[in-house]
Amino acid sequence: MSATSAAEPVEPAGRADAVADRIRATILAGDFVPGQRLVEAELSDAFGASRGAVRAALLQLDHEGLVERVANRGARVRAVSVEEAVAITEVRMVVEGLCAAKAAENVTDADITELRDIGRRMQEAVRAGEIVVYSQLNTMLHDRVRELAGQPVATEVLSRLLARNVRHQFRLALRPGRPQVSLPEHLAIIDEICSRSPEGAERAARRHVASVIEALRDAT
Amino acid sequence: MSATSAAEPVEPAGRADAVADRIRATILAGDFVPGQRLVEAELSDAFGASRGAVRAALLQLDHEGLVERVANRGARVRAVSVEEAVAITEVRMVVEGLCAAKAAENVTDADITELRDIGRRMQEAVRAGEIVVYSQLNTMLHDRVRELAGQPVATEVLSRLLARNVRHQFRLALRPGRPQVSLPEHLAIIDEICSRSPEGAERAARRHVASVIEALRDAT
DNA sequence: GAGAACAAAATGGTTAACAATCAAGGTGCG
DNA sequence: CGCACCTTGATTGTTAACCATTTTGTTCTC
Repeated sequence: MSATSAAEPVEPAGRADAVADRIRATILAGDFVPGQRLVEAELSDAFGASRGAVRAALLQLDHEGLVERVANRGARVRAVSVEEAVAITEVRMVVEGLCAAKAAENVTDADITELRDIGRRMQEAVRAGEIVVYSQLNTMLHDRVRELAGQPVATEVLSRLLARNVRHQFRLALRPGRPQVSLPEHLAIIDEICSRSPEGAERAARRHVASVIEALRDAT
Repeated sequence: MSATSAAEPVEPAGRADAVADRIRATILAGDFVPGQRLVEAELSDAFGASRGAVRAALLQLDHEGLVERVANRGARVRAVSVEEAVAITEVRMVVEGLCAAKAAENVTDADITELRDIGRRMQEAVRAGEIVVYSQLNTMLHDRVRELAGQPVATEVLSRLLARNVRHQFRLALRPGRPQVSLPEHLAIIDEICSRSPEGAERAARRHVASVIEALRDAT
């Protein structure tokens, strides 16, 4: 039935983490659709793990925001409405702004050349129409900024927010014309960080994520 | 040995939630000190619950940020360093800023009279030196702002950040002279929200939390 | 004294059962 | 005919006993 390709004979997957990984992958692959019920017994059967492990996995995924658990009524794949995606991204906006500001404070000369290099490659990717490469550079840039910020709490919050939003984020990246909008915004963030201007970097980061919000709203 | 007062004969506490509540209370009461190991078997014994329940409770508390779980090494009460408290509060700063801004957008006339009333009572409390009352009004104000923001995601993030920081927050509130510093900041937030100025409200909220950060740093 | 083998403790995971809860569907009564 | 009530089935929540794995501390040897 479900997502398990017939060939692979249910690899070890002994641990709850592994089960969580597989459920997560199945959700992200779209094989579990939003709203779908996730019955412990079925998952336990499908993934060859005990109910306890499945339960732990569901707790973890609930904590990550990918599934929703109601008392005594089980877990279902969380359906993130556009409205909620906007709310998530609003929070993301201010936290990424913080990270950008702190990155501008901490950035070293070596980091600057690296960031500029990422920017150059982004330009090339957009010019060449290579969306996938651009998307990879995108996440690379955001990751690097977070790293430079040296703000573990912000990083943790962001990772959770992103996990909850992957689907919307994904659809957005594929929108035609989207790279042309976001590229200059990314370059602006890089510029401000490299000029070591915390305020400017925060503004640029917020402007960027604000444009993401707008695009989300238009998406419907 | 540990913190369990000898008298109480281990009341039911059947559910995992109940166990989590009791562990949380024990931590917040200071009877489990930061860094202390939380051994499943001991807790299970002390609270009269099964190991499974204790496990679930520890997972939940880990998710709340009160305990820290390392793979195969168990759970310990999370020790929040001043440095980490600062990081937490930095994130709090920008998210509370967002909430204040959105609150300024959504505020109704009725809300305005309510906010101003809270402000008036805060002034009275400070003048009368009633720290506890002021502290209650403080959380009431913050809660109300979050409510007005209509931003469930921000609320969720904030509640988790606060839970992780209770101890520092608590010590801070008792610092002599602290209310005199924070009162005008709170009043400024109220003013800006009531004038329906999102930018002003965000600035005021950030200024306030920034001053909390400074106080945290001084605390040592 | 340093390092390796070993033993104890604790977590992670499994199974099988049972209790509690919710959603439905059927029954009986007005 | 409609509505309240009860029964039933499915699923979650919890427990207990048990084993595997990992970590840690100790002891033994060189």
